[in-house]
Amino acid sequence: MSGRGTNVQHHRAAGRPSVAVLSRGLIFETALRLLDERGENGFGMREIARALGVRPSALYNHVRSKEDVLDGIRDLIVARFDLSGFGVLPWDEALAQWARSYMGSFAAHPPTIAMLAVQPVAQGSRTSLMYEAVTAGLMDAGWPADRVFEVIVGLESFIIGSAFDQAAPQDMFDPSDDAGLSAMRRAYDAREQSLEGERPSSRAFERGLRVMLSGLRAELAQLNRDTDAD
Amino acid sequence: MSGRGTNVQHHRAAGRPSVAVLSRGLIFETALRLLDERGENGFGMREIARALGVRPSALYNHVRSKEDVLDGIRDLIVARFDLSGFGVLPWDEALAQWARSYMGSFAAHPPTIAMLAVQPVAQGSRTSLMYEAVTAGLMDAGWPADRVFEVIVGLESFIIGSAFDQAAPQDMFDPSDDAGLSAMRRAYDAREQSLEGERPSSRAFERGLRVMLSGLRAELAQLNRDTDAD
DNA sequence: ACCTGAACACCGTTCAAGT
DNA sequence: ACCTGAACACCGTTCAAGT
Repeated sequence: MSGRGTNVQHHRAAGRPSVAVLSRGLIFETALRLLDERGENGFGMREIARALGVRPSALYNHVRSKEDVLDGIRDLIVARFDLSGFGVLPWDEALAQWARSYMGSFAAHPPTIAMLAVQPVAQGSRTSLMYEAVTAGLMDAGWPADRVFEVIVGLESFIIGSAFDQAAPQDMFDPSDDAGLSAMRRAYDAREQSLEGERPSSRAFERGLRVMLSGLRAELAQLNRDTDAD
Repeated sequence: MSGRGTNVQHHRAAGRPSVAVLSRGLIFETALRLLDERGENGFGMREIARALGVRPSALYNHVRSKEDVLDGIRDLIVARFDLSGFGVLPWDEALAQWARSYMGSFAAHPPTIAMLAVQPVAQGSRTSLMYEAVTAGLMDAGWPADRVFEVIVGLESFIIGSAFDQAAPQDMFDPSDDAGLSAMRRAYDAREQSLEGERPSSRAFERGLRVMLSGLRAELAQLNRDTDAD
């Protein structure tokens, strides 16, 4: 009961411990785990500290603020994005891989989406390196420099919105017993029958992704024709 | 200084006032205004109360919680969505009108997007009536009942993601002085030149919308061909 | 340098007391 | 029914004191 397990704390005396108990990495990983387990509420500096067997104020020796912690969490998630296709596969396949891993990584941590989608990208973060890789990949594939961000932003909007949708309550469209919602009732029942256990939101994502990529292919081809004509 | 203006409070005596000072509508409108003016922080029950010349606890005679206030705010925003095209214009034009007004209404109140995108739709809200109108419009136009939600969800994902993007800091992609981000530097400068004052995010939205709608038109045409063939 | 302990300035919400 | 006033149970963050 009073062993030396990593998570056993009891009363540690005040004053600097012989070996540091905390680190930025440890704080970020603990914070992400708590966010997943307990959701956006029940996640806070005090909870992180408790999970680490430490007083809240100890965290501030390693992080500047709660926002700093959120930046760290985002980098943990962004680290899982699949950038391996750029420069290897055709640009549209590389983009599709990136999009799927992007959406999936956020959807795997539902409470993070809303918190991180609004947060500006921190200087020198892994997130900025991710954008650099995607930008370079598209430009190498022939996308004009003044259009790349437009392409990324458009696709990213869809990705983030889709991650939201994945995180939303599954019965978002359930008209339940509201008699005024007859069209929704019909659509809800029809979808129920045709789904056969498939997740409706992943269907919508794959279809939207297909549509956007084919639109982008057509646009790039058009841009190349215009350039050749000059 | 101590006149009878609507916002002058001084010390109102405790006890029920002769005419009610508050109402749900008044609370929602004040809350939305504060959210716009001061952002997500600096928005709270205490601030709403102060703006209304009332003590925080007085609000709880009209609303159940802060979440209840957020539901009310969402309905104020959803009320501005343009549903007028459904049943009048061709379905794709009606959908485009809806999409633009949806995106614009949220983008006009940046701090609300993250807060409202994750919140489940309250029963009997204006929001559920909005979905009913869109669902009915698409089914009347020939979309099969088991596909309508898919179409709505896909487009809505893009809309919400775009609203986020509009709300994001304008220089999201600014590589500033990071020497490692050379591709972003090139893309950033090139875009700067070609923009001529236009907002980059609205460009990306219009292009994405065009792409998604043309994809949907193609799909509906295909569905109709399949049906005819049977 | 890195922890504890106490404090500060906040929150949302409840509830008795007043009219 | 609908307000005030006081209180409760929380937050994130700061900072002196300790090793």
